Amino acid sequence: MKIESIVDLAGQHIREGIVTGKFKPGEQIKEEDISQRLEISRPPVREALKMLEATGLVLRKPRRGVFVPHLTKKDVWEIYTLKATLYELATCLAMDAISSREIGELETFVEEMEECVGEDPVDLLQYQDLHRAFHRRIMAIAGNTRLKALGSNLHNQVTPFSYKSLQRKSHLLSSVKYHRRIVEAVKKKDRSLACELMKKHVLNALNVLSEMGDLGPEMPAAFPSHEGS
Amino acid sequence: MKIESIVDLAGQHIREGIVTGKFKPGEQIKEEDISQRLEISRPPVREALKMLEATGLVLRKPRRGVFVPHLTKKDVWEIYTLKATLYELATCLAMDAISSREIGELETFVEEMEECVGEDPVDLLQYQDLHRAFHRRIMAIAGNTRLKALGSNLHNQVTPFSYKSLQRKSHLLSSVKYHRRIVEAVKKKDRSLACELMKKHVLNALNVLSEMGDLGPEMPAAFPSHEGS
DNA sequence: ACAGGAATAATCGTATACAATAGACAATAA
DNA sequence: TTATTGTCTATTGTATACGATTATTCCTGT
Repeated sequence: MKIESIVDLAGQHIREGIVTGKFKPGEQIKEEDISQRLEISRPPVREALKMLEATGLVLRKPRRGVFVPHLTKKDVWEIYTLKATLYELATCLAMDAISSREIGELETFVEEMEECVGEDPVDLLQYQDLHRAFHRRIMAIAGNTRLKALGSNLHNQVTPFSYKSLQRKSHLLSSVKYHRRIVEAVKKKDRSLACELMKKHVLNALNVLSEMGDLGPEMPAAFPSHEGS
Repeated sequence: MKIESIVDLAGQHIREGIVTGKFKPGEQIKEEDISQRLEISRPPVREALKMLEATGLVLRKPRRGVFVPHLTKKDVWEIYTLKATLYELATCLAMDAISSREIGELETFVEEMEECVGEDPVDLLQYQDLHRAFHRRIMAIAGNTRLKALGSNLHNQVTPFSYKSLQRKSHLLSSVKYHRRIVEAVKKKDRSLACELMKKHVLNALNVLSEMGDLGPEMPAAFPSHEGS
């Protein structure tokens, strides 16, 4: 991603901090800390935070500051539900436009994923990259820029959860299999199957997280979810 | 909507200006104009614009200013495609949670819509309000706050188009019928039918617009769509 | 008369400065 | 010892000011 203004720079910095887990849930993001670290002034930082707030990546408490949201079980459910539907839509749209060359690219991704999982120990960071690249490719083929942006946003919000779910070996293997089956369905031009598999793939991750019990509490006292827009 | 900070005030002001059509597509929104009109300073206006930019309601050209997007045919297609899918999802979710009392409320909305369309001349503004209330109600019942916010955003972006399509009498009547059929499906607990009808309802509006030829040009020279995120 | 360039005006981008609010801690009184 | 109140500090919210860039207009030269 290209950085034009220093607002984008600040936005990118904060976004990465949250997605990579350097900023932990519940943690306050102080404007002056960011501005000092990046050697810029506060206004650009404020604008970047306003942008991230609009996309749901940070939560603002009036006159208190902005915080990394402490996602409740319901928050995670909301995000994964949306993600499943939008990824399914992307698959449907992509099926109408995909070329044989692009199908080959997707299959290459899956092969790399299979290879990555075959290693011991498995490089989860590398797998995550491949996984993300696979879905980004489908989003690009779908040809709906807004859908792509929304999907990316949603994924950013649950990246730490996604990472956690992949730590369970059974789900990691299941994940690879899903992608293999999706590619096979795409190759066979079986549109409804591909869409269905994509949706199930996402919802499956949610189920795994639910079983692991690593979703936040039902309703944390310190950081209430969102009370309206 | 409750206004807490003056940033929200500015945001609400600009949003309404765009949705109601006071700010026309292609028009520049100058920071100083807004700040003078609202008797506030520029920074809060800038933050509000940054928020609206993140939600896609305004378009920023670096070092030029922010503009009301001049939606191309593809833009409208992207938004309606997303809207159809998200409204369909909302219907699915609502079917799992809806009470008989809420079904009654939805039916009341439809009756008011039917009554409104029966008048001569038809009060389109009133119909628009009823229409919006109907869908907001379903979104609320669905119980996914992020879905509701996204649906609201998308609708805001195409409100002028939606209004234009309703000016065609045949589509106005078709719109009412769709809502009646949706409510009937909900009453019968026919989930897949209700979802299918909702999706078709939205996509139907897109088709009507396409037939009317009132979608912007294919690719305007002055205001290119969006070139990346 | 037309085209190209320079200067000017207007608007965005960024920085600095000040005001207001909320939370924390301490002190005092019950 | 505990609860309540007042003060203090840290951080956000808002305003003013300056710099940079772009578009427009006017002037000059061909």
